[in-house]
Amino acid sequence: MSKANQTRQFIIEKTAPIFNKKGFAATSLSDITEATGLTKGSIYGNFENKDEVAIAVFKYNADRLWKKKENWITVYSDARSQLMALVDFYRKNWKELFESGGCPVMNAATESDDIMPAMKERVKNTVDSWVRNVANILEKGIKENVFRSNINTVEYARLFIMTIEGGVLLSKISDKPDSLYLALDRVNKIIDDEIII
Amino acid sequence: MSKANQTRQFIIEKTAPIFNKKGFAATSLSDITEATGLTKGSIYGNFENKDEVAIAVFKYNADRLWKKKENWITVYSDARSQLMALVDFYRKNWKELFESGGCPVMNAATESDDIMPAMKERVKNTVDSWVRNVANILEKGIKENVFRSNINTVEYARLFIMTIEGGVLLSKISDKPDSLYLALDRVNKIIDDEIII
DNA sequence: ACAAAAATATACCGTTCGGTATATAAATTG
DNA sequence: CAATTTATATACCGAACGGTATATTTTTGT
Repeated sequence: MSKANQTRQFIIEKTAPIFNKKGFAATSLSDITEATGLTKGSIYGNFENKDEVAIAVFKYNADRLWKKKENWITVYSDARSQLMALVDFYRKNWKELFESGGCPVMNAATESDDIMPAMKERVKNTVDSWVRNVANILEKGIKENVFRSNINTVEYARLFIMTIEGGVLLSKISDKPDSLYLALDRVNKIIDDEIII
Repeated sequence: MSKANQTRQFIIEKTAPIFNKKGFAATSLSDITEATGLTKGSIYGNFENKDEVAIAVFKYNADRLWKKKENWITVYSDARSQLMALVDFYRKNWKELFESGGCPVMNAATESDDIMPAMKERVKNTVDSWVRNVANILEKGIKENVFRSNINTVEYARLFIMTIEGGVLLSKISDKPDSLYLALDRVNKIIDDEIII
């Protein structure tokens, strides 16, 4: 990796939690220079403008969460265990997620929705790939003859994700994991009652 | 109502959709003066600062949604119809909700979470009263002998609200009501399978 | 109708905003 | 190691920010 790319990455990593906590509009160039120890000149040598930093940061935050989740579930090779592990991932890692400012997809979605079309598009794609990923696990399970074959995999994938997101939202508001746990319990129940043969 | 209070209300109503769409940080004093046709002097004659406007606007947005919902469900007097109407409310009014910038609770929650403690507290109280309200309907149904008596009313209330919020989030991201409908279908299913006797 | 009080407009404040031209320093390449 | 390219720092820009003191207008109570 070239020096420029290293610095670029350095800027992203250092400002990632700030953007996720304060939001895009409330994060200033001063926040960025302060967090990195760099000057404006350096920031603008590596990024076109603040928008580009914000989008790169969102990508980084979403990617990081995604990879963590992947690492968590790919210790298993069968679909059933992977699906269970997915739910378990949130149950075990909510604290870290909350401390870093919450779900980057939810944060970016609510803020970008009406003011940053480029960001919104990226959020949409991220959600789509999350849904696609969960749906793939469900389809894998069908092939493995452990999940019912007549389920709408995409709809269940969406249902799981939005239930979890709703739980994350309410838990962040109350500062207690209860709601998230309730959401995860519900997802588990749906898996037991409607997915697993 | 005194002239001052009228103006105060006027400012709130005119800026309500702006704050809900752009968010607190991205809404400027210029946005406020432009939307109202008033000057800064007038704004600051009626509010202490921008924070106070934002909080009043959130209160207004949440109140408005609440009252609309109340009007929608109180055409019925029995708990069963009221609960069904609550779900129906979102099914019929999502478009207007989306056009005004989405769920004010979700918007305010994600933005205020790490930067506006006063707002966050208000959001928390709003969610609590929403949950309390749904729980009351459930308890009413139990008394009317149409809902099962062994259910945890607060937990089901929370479950319904967070499922709907998750649906709203995903639907706003995709610009399509599908996810919200899916969430509402799920809430209906839970009502049928687990609440109604 | 008139005086007192309240609300609104005007004109301004210092600060911070995102952004940039240019100089300096550091890394890469022949 | 020298030449050149690349990255970073410095110093600055105009604009917009939130906010305020004061003048003017409009309501309000008598």
